[in-house]
Amino acid sequence: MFDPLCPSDLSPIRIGDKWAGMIIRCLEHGPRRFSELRVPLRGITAKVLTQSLRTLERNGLVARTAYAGPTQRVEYELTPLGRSLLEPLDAACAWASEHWDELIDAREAPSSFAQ
Amino acid sequence: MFDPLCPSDLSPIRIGDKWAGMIIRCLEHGPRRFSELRVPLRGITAKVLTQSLRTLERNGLVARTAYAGPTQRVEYELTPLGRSLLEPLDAACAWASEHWDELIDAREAPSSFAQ
DNA sequence: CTGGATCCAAGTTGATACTG
DNA sequence: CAGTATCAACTTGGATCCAG
Repeated sequence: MFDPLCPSDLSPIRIGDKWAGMIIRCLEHGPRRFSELRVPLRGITAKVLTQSLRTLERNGLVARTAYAGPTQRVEYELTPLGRSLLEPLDAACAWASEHWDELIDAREAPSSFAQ
Repeated sequence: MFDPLCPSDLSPIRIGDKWAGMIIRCLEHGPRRFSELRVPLRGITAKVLTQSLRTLERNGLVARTAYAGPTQRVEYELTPLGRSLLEPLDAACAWASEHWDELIDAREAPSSFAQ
């Protein structure tokens, strides 16, 4: 699912920390709960997800809303600023998929420094 | 000069490692020598510049040409692939300068977690 | 001039266990 | 459910010294 962004660090373009780009993608179509975010981001730990979300929040890209109730519930959603990031993010993804094969070729070619 | 890109890590958008984006900007208008690159990139050490350039070269974004002679001379220039990166890079810069104030505001505002 | 080698401080990521 | 605390591992960037 998140291959187009930072599959194996092939794309030189990065948004925030390791997971920030993917988190923003997850929030693209509306608010998501903490647990919902963990599903597509297989492998992320609670701590790291929290950390990434806190950074995004501090930078004004994501808003956090806690709902009191029998079971705790917290939702995250993109702020207008965060949503505006989708444009350059799309541009980055477009570039990556457009030059995908060139990137792979470059990696494969030892070109001048073998090994 | 390089304020628009990664001034004080304000922009969440990054190209490659810490210096890669700036190096690409330096090569935008033609080949540059190793020493020429060190001028605008105040503070970069030879090792780190070499390291960044090697990574860019390995990824097929930059080409290295060495000229034998009385004094050693090496030139770096963008490959077509590297040049194509200028588009998303411009998009990123445009976004950053457009939302500059919002980014600063977000940082300044303690909003919910003071201190 | 253009780096390579070495060492090191600092930041990042993650595994694991625990909490209101 | 939504985190926090702690510790370990890895990665980065840089300082310094040295070399073709």
